[in-house]
Amino acid sequence: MAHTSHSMDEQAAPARLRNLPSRLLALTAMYADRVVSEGLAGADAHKWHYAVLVTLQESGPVSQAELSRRTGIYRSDLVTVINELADRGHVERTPDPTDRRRNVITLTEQGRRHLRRLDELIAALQDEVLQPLSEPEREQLTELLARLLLHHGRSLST
Amino acid sequence: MAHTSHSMDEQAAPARLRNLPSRLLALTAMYADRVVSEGLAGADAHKWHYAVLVTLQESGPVSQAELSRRTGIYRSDLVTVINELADRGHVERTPDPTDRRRNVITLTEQGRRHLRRLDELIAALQDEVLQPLSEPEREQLTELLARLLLHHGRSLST
DNA sequence: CGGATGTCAGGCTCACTGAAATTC
DNA sequence: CGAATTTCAGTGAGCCTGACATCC
Repeated sequence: MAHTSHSMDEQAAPARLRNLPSRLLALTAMYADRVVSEGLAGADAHKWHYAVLVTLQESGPVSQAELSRRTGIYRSDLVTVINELADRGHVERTPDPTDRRRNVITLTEQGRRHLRRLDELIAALQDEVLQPLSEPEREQLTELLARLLLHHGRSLST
Repeated sequence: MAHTSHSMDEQAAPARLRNLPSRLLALTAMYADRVVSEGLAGADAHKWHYAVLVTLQESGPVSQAELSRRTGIYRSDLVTVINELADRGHVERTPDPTDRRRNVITLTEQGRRHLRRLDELIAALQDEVLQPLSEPEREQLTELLARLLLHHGRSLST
């Protein structure tokens, strides 16, 4: 609650601003993030929690560094995230016997259950965000965004 | 420079994350914002500067509160933005004789010239961000984003 | 040795809040 | 009086850097 105060009337902005792609991206991303974050907060969860749990489910037990690479969460910030997930019993942090620098992060049974709930929640929240778009339009949007992101990656590594 | 360090390989993220609309929005918005912010920094400018200058050009002289409503910049933050623009001689802040609570913000001739440069710069930066997309795809994207934003506004006010 | 890993301690930007002073 | 305007002070989250100890 409480942040319904400002939230400018987009109609009031000049057309040159209203149609600026970078601005549209920033505003919609902020909006979507708010919907998702508030939704997840209701389940005592965070975006990062979801990202980590999903990655663990698909990759199996991995080190924190590996988790950082796959989720995009900085390895310094990951420490806190893993702490929170471990506190809630969704994840276990154990030293790696084969490489004593690493911790192996493992998804617990409880974590798996929690992830199942989050999957449904996330789907509902995405649906809320994309509500005004038809199914093909939603696919169009995600495809276009994915292309932009891919180009971003390429332009970095070359 | 310098932030080419982390920037996760998007290919490494699990598909369930890679295709999450809210996540795609967040990442592309971050990317676009970076391109735009760095580009504008080269011209001693900021996103907010551009938003204010454009709005002034289209609305004529207005109060800060009005500028805040039209640009979406918080009234508290606008103070700093106007200070910076005034320091550079792009804008003038004068008390409103008809309502002594207000300041009237006016675009100077120099501000108009600066805005012309920024318009070209911004166009080039948008082009850089949208590079992988064809012209109709770009219009599709902005239209879809605008629809999402419009829905956001509606769901707030009702 | 160079390089990777986990951790901590911070920096900086930005959306946002609260409150005070003034004027309507 | 209540409401609006400008301003300042500050919070909290997020992205990101740097450094350290440990281990490969």
